Amino acid sequence: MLKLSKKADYALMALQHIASVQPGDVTPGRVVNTKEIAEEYNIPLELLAKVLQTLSKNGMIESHNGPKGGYLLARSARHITIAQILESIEGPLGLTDCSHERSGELCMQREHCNIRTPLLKIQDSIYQLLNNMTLQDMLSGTPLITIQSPSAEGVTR
Amino acid sequence: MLKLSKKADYALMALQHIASVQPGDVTPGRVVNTKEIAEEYNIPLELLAKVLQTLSKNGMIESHNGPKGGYLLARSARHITIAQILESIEGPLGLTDCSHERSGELCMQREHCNIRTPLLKIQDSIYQLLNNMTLQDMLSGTPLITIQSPSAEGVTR
DNA sequence: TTAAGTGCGACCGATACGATCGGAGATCAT
DNA sequence: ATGATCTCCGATCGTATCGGTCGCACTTAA
Repeated sequence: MLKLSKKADYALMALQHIASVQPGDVTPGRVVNTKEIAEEYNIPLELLAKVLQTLSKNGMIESHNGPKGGYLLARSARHITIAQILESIEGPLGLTDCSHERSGELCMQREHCNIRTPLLKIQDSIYQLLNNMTLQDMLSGTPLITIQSPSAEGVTR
Repeated sequence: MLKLSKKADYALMALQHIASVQPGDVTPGRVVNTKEIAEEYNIPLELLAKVLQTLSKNGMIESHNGPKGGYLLARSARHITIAQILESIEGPLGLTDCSHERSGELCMQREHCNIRTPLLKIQDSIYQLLNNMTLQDMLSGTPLITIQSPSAEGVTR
């Protein structure tokens, strides 16, 4: 439950690896190719290639063709959030279908839906969580994210 | 992405509905049967039945057989957390496979895995979020959950 | 020109989800 | 007490999404 897909896993691993060889924020660093990452982390080569392609298409990384080609971060690691990465691979993230329903399609339960509002709040909280954490935070290993729930105070659980 | 299953949706709706007809914490209230919930929220009857069965098996609700039978909350709404509900329907919740890996099965990437630690921290945060919110909070409509990320301070995003 | 590398599309197989059907047990009315 | 009705309960089936694979075209440095 709430498990993120293998492709998302691979995307995070790959980006973390690419970021780790980018010394500074501005320094171009060396490019890293698909094969290198696949062998390092035991990821199926072809699948990882697909993942990197979509990441490139969504502006997370830049691709360089030909020999000595490969990928490098499109922008600084501290400006790439976990939420952006996940949304690049899979669609927009949301607990419910109705969170991003376009006009015309509305769920059968919409009329008397009693969980829409609370779920949207939870969803926002999770999104904030993922959008406040960057690739840089994953590198430095000090995410240090805390959650405070006022409704928890004074209640015995 | 991160979307919870239809069964989980139905479980939340049903529990919210059952809780809404339980006046007090101790008052038994009236029992509510599957058909009533299914018609109210346009949920396929048979599928909802399955959901309620598993909820009953996991101690979330109590079942009463026969005519005038139905379901009622097994314990007070303020002692049923969203996390408990979701875990009853789908397995234990976790972003990664490795978060609850039993001995013997370990992922190929475990050796050089670079995202395990940060992901586990995110996972814990989400779990706290879901485990601090109760059915009662969904009823009263005042979840009021806030998230504070220290790493966000002083960084321009 | 050639080899190494990315980019891109179509294609399978498996897992799990949504949905359905028939049966067992309990309770109320007669 | 007995039947009929209403409810819960377990097993089963189709399908869609995801993980994974294959092949070829395009680009670029040597």
